[in-house]
Amino acid sequence: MARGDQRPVTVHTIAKHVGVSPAAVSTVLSNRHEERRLAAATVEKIRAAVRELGYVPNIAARRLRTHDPEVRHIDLGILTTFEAPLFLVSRALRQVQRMADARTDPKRKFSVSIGMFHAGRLREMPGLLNASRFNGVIVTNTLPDDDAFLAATALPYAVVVLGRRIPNYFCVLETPGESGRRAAEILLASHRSQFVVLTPALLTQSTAERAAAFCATVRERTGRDPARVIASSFVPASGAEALRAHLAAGRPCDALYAVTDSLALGAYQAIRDGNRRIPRDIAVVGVGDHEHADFFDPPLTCVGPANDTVAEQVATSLFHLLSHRRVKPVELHVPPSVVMRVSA
Amino acid sequence: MARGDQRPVTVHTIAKHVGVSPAAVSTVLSNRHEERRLAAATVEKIRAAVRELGYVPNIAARRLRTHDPEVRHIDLGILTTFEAPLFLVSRALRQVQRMADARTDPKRKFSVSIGMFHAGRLREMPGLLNASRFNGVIVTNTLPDDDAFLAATALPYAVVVLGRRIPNYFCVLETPGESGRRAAEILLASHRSQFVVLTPALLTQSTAERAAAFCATVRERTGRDPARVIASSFVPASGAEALRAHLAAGRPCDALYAVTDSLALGAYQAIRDGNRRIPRDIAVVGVGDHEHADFFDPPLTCVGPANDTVAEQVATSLFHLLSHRRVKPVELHVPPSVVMRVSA
DNA sequence: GTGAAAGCGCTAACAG
DNA sequence: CTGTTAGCGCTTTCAC
Repeated sequence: MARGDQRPVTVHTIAKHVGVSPAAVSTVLSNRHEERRLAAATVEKIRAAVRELGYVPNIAARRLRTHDPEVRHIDLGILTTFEAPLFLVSRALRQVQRMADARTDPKRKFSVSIGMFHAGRLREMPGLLNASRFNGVIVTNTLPDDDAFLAATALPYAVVVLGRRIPNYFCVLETPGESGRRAAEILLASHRSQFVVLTPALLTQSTAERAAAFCATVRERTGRDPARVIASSFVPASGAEALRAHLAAGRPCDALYAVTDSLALGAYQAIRDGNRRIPRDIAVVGVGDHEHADFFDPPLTCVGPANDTVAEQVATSLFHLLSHRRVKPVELHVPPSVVMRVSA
Repeated sequence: MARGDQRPVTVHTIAKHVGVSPAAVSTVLSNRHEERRLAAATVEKIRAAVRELGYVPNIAARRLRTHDPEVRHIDLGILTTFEAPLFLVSRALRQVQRMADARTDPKRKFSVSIGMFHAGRLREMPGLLNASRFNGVIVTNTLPDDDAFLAATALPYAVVVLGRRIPNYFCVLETPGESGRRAAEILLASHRSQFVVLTPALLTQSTAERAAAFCATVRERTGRDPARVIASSFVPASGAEALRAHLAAGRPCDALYAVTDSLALGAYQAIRDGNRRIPRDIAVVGVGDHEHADFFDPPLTCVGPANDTVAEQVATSLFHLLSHRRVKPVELHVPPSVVMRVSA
């Protein structure tokens, strides 16, 4: 089916190949040959050619051609990495959808979708640079490389960055460091002394700042830096593995700050496996980015961005940019919310 | 900014309004007026008009115009509902992406995205019917209305249905009923007698069949139907609430089958709150659709579609349809995998 | 039964 | 500094 090195096949290619008109090909492709009463033989020949030449329709052309000129179609995207857990974007997604629904009418339709890119390779995402994919996007879960790319580029459309600080962009983020500091305070308040931060090896802006602020606060109050336990990735299993190793080595820990809830979930397992109890032996604080933190056993005490507020801010900003283009970029800081549950 | 009832504004509208050419407008829109050395005044006038008239670019037109005719762009979508938890699609998504990456070359690029629709309103999704949005899609988490819509429509492109049986479609699904039966067997084997099924109020094909097969098996072996506990939705909180009510009413339960892991997660909480232990007092079986079932406390015993196998099948089927169009629709049944962990 | 022609909205190339 | 022209790939109307 691949044709190697020539240009992609179009309806024209097929038409020429079969000896019919592009119109006939189009008719067959959309299964409308019955009403057009094409000869069965023609239909078959066209189908064969389509298969043989490996035809792939050009979606943009179809869309342009078929769209009703009376209605405006607005494409909104939430751009995240394949590597990040999907639930991280679900609140923002739902909020954007809610606002889109409220603005939908017969002449104005929205599509909200999640676009995925490989961490660190945002620049490779087709259509980002020339604005040929989305009318507006929310970008999140970027890695430093992606941030650098954004910083170096002026994207000519509505872009809201979630959870990162990037010059000249409209950014919504948790208060820098504030989360880590509050987390430290909670643990300090329960008179712990052996502090541990659990982080993934690859830090994002937010996770790096949470960890840094946590360490700074602990150091300030106790004179010592917390131990740093590094998980190879951000999935629970790697968090479990890292903490298990730490505990098994007999290294002390009675207060744990996980910069991500998934990591906290893994930590729970390691702690159970080490026959310690939460919070009796080890108090745990997470950040509240997991939708089910309340259902952890015991429920996870969290200090982190107030997710609903963040989602609302980010969606509002997006629609704002959409209607008043060229607004002055701002950073919106959402103060962390503290949810005291059982784990600390 | 809304202009009420006329046709959407295009670059032409703006050009006419300002008294310049469409090209000038386009240049300003893509921030290239510097290199074109447009007069600052002109730029400002255009910007003002753009804002005033509420211009929204037509993405399809842009894409068509700007795309490099040497490269084929293939749009793949995973279509799911806003209402379903996003992690349900993550395995399929990653698998599709993996296969897309393997097929990517300089003249062939893929975009994989998640498209969202409101449960029961798949038919309203723009571009679905006329194939003007995706070259191929995986549809999942549909409600009966959506299934009916699909059944009544012949979509002229690659469609793989995940987890539903729909005539004339390429469907990948867990073995009907098999999961429910195996779940019952596991619980029966541990000599339980007070069976309960926990389901959401709104059943999908899969959840309905799991529950039905479970009940049938239990009835067959014990002569009695399991009690049915109905959660108002599928989030953990509603599962917890429903089971809590059941237990609080003093109704018996020593074996629980949750047709969804989220519900099982809620059940865990209700069971803890009722001071029962898992599995000592109540054995629990889930389906393994939650990515973190292994990190539940205790880890959840699951009988359900082997998710990786399903993801692989579904992605393979999609690419298969993409390259050999008009393949005979088939149903692919993936036998359930049983993961015995601690909860039963 | 089938082909020709027009044009969706946009931007790039070229001409002034 | 700006306008005109052409055409991306497709489908739909109309004419034969």
